Amino acid sequence: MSTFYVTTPIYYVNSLPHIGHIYTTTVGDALVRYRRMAGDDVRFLTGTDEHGQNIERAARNEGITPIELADRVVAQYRDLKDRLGFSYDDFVRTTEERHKRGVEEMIRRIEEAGDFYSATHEGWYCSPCETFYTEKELGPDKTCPVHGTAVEWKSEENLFFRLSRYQQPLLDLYDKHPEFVRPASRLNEVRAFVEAGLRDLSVSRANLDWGIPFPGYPGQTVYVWLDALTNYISALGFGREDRGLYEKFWEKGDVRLHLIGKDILRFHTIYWPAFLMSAKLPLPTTVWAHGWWLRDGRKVSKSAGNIVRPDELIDRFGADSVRYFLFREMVFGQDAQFSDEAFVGRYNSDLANDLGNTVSRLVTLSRRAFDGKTPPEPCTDNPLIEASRRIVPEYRAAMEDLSFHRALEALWKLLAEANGYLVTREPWKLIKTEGPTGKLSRVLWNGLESVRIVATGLLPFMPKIAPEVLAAIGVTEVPASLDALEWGGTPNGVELPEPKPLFPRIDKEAYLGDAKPSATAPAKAPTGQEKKLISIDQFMQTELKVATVQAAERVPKSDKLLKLTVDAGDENPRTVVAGIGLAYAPEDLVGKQVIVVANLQPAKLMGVESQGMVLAASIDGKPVLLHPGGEVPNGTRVR
RNA sequence: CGCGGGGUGGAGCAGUCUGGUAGCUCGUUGGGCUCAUAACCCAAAGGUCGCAGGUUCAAAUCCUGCCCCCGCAACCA
Repeated sequence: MSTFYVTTPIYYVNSLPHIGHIYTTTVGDALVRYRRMAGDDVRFLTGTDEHGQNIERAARNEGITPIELADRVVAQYRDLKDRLGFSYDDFVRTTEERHKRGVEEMIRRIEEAGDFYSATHEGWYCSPCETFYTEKELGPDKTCPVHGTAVEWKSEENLFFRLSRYQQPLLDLYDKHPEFVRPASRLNEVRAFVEAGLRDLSVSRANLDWGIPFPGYPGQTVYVWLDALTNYISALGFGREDRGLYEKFWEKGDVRLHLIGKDILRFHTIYWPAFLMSAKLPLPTTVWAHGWWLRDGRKVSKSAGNIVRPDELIDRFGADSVRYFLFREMVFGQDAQFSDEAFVGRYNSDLANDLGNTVSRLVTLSRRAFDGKTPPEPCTDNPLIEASRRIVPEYRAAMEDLSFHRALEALWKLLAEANGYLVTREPWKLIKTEGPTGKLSRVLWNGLESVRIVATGLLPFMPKIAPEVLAAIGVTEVPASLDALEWGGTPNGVELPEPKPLFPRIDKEAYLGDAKPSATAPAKAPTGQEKKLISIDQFMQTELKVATVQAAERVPKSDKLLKLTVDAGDENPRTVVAGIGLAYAPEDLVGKQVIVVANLQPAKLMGVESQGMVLAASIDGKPVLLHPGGEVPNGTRVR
């Protein structure tokens, strides 16, 4: 028996779960369910990343402590376990004592290897950002590009990790173990990055309270990646006396697999193995990066406002339908599109028509012919046996290779075979012409048996519905082993429950026409708090004025920036840069009146100073300019 | 030369690593069936596999150059 250790990334508690998080965990879940059925000794870990400046600040804004904020988001992640049927064995939080112990041990070992050194980091520093900026990045008059406030020249003592030492060992690793990074295309990407040269990595922060204190360096806090990545072993007991799981699944483990999204590829395939090499610990066997879910061809992200939270889909159509869609629609490793149309299409044609309807017709026929029971006689020689013996190995090979869409395709091939078989044997005619004979029994049993094999193969993907499918055809015990994929498991002459639609068809027009699920709804406030109200005084601090566009031109080499010269009733016209170049042509704007923010901190964009901001409504990032309802003198206050 | 992904029948995508008859789902058209969730089955139409070269007996697949689309970043003030 092999051990099989799978992890998801730990999710940052700065935002609520969305489809990206759900996807990775769902993949891990199906994988471990399959491995358990294959007889492996499996452990599946997920968790949350809770430290850092962002959390500290978000909590402060709400007037709560960081841990209170983290607790609240963690509760949301834990809810997903039941909601989506996740079967992870452990949920690690970076704020837990056990994790801290692991990080401390990790640091002790890296220190022992002599791979830390402290150095002074000098530069322009913005304290709200906790970030150093280069001269080039700064706004006009040495201001922070994010906050627009003044930055200060600051030097900070930080600890650095000698990542540069591991350039060659990493390249050797990629050569010797090409399976370390999958899919293979990602390996090339990583190798190219490492070959370009690795710089030492800053692994501590001096002014960060919300984090793990760096052992031996008072005032220093462990920086995010060294902290977060260590979760994969701290959760197993690394750094503690109770390290049985660590020894079993990491030190001596057969498979140590990290599932990640492609956005965190470098951290997992460069930093993490380098840390482990330095600490003289075993490396993961594989880091497997999947693609992104896109919506309308764009990355799903908070700033784009197109976050997909499949809550309504889950409520309406069941978690397993959503799980099915995620696996069937995405070629594992690549990007895929998420759309309501695609979901409804998959649901209706695959789940309702192919799977649900096939169950329905077989159960109805069997009940009718055999007095409410499954057929009395099995069959050991028929085209469906041949089909299943061809298809099951296909399914298994695809599962071994994490080609989930192919595994599902294979199962659906068997469903198609079964449907075709029924049409050639015409059992509905046999009922009338011959009655409940052995021939009829064998035909229907073959159909049911094919469904049973499909449902068994679906167990990893659809842990709630697949057992219901089995129950619908008289199999009450949920198989725990892949042996159940062998032909011949459908019981004879057992009671069949009255069929009810497992996947009621969705009325596509009605559904897509009226209430689309909230997939397109704007994201709620990231941490779910009540909207903060501002006073009228605060609003009045914003000086909005009517202005007329006198001239407009494109900013050279820029796609979306327009340089506008506007008369806002001041002595001199002012220059305002607006990111509306994709939606508006410069010549159409001249002479138009717009609303500008007149007392905005100036900022430099593509080398052009902007002395204000033009107001526009934004639909999915596409701006629509605001104009006064009638002719108004320039400089008129808007409020 | 910023980084990366992609261009395959109407739509969405496999296949490209390991050259050898271009495949799947949906849609369309015609037929069949009537057990079943207006479901199921059969058949047909529909593709210069972005373009141009090259290697090869043979290229969607390997090599070179180019074009186009998308994401990230630079540019959302």
